[in-house]
Amino acid sequence: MKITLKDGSVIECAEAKSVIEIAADISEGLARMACAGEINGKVVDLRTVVDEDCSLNILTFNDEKGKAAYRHTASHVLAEAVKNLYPDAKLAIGPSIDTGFYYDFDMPPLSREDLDKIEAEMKKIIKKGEKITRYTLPREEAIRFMEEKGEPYKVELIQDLPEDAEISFYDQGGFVDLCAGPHLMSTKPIKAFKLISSSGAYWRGSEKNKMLTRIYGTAFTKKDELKEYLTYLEDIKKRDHNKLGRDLELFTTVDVVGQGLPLFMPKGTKIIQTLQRWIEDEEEKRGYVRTRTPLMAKSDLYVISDHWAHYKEGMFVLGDEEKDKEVFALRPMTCPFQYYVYKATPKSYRDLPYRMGETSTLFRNEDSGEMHGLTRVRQFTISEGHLVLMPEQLEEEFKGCVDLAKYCLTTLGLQDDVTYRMSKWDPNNADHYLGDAEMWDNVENTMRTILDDIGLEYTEAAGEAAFYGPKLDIQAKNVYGKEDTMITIQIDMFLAERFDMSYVDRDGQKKRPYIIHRTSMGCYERTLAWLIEKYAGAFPTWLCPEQVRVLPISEKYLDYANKVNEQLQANNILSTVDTRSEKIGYKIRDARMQKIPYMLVVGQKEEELGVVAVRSRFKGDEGQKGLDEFINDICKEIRTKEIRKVEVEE
RNA sequence: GCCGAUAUGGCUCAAUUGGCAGAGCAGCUGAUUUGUAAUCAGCAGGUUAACGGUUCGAGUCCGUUUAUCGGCUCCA
Repeated sequence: MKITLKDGSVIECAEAKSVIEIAADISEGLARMACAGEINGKVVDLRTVVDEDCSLNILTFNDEKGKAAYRHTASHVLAEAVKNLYPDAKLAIGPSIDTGFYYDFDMPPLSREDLDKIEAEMKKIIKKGEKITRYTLPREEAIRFMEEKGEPYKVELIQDLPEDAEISFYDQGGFVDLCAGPHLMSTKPIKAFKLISSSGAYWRGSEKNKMLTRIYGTAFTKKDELKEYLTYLEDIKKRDHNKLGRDLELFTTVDVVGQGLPLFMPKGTKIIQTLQRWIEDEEEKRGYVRTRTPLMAKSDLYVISDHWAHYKEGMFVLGDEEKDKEVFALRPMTCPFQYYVYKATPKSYRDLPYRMGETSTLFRNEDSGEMHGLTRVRQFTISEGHLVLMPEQLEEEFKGCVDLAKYCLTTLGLQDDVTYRMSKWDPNNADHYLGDAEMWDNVENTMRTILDDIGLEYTEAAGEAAFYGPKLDIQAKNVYGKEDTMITIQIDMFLAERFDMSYVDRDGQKKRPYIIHRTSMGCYERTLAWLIEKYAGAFPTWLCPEQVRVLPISEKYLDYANKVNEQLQANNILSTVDTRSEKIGYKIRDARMQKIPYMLVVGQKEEELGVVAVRSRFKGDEGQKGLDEFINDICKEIRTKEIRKVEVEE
């Protein structure tokens, strides 16, 4: 048989051989590094026997899938160590993840000291370097085997496997675990690992199930790589918006105010104001009208919109339904309010598309454990909008929304940090959605056509749609790799009917419009968090709450410094003077730590010449400059919302 | 909501078995008048997250509450 390798070379084999044997034929080194195989694009175990022509790729730790196998084996070592130290612990699941691996156990919670002990036990196991073997069992036998071992979770897993599934086990020197694999040939290659943390996790992710104890760890082939990763974990903490945003005095929280309710301080507020003015103006340029609608409404409104039936748990309800005649609730979304703005006057086809924008504050009663910094809060403000349109305008208007979203991302310098996701309905769960399969297929196809037409790269995700239509979600990851939706554009085929919205068409007939729900820049809180982490607090100049600080060498030059400052402010530049009687080095240090982009040092020389000595985070800007010239440059930078590369280490 | 950790001036952290709450930075005042990342001195700042309990005595021990952080999606 012929085996084609990744580099195109072909190996001739007379007899069937396992992947690891083939790797050994190629080179001993490769066999040592092999973590898994890939046959015709499918990941397989190293023990898989190749008996026909195929393309074969030997995966090592440098391949994502190989890395996963390596870390999966590490998770089995963890499981063995836990069973050695805590024989009563029950095994649940233990996969590899992006950053390492975890294993869930039914056992009491663990402390850091416990994790250290488990780590030591893992080292012992690895030192023994037991060979790992794989075998399969018929279903009934597999269940009996796990019952005998006293592993109820494994039994449940086997029972849930499809009838025809192959049920495999891996044995490492007597410790046996149910596992699909693939795995390394022995525990020996696990060179550098660390148990990161432990926490609670529900069995199968459902809060209705028992809370298990999860241990997170990571593993690398080299000690240096592990060390580098652990240092990286420390470093990203410095970019964490939740820490940096507080340090830079952008926001704070107060326990008596409550969870998920951040207070924006003057600097954070300034940034949000800058964003808001920018985006509101931009929307108006693109034909939006603005609305300003109530933050609360009677329950009657939410009954019509169906939120009362489906989303009451997520709302802040004011009053007691039993006692009070009228019950109010803070709004969790803007849709119905803007619909009534649309309905307030009769609309003709000439009025469409009718694009409404609102800087809209919303309230959602998130579970207490879900709150996080600025990314998951109970009150937030979004660049909300609804477009009411004729069906034939859908394509163009949808494209316009994508264009606006992209413009926002690009202006903020975030365009390369996002992924696009088409969120579809789930046909197997049709009860959750309005309409039928034909309507959904129809509108999803329309969206797909539009996205392909724009040339957008996107993934498709079933079951992520809104109940009224599919969405284009623009996703971003935070410094810890956790993903959130930043911007969303949704097609709604149903709510116009629900709210009896209409327009009079050319033929004089009343017709149902389509609606697009969308955000342009998304949620201000979340976007600010994202910007803090992206720029590590050193924002583009146009977004900085303090753009220039004038630093007089001594009090003698205070008058000149004030004059400079006044001129800057007269040009709408956010500028201050450091009037303290400190040495210049001290003032520079302070301004640098506050991430102020430009420092203007003024002393005798500058006053005499009527210039300023510029110091900035951008190279090439240093040195003396005429004040007019500086003002000219920075005004241009602000006006064009330039994102300059920071060259001087902050 | 659930599991775990944490909570001492604005920030970073001390405080021995339960025995007088302390330091550095930031702030304020004064001196200094400074040329590109920290001048010197002094002052002020705390009901130790809140409430309750044990005790002669609680930052420390116990209980309740609140807040902050990590996790509860990535299916043997």
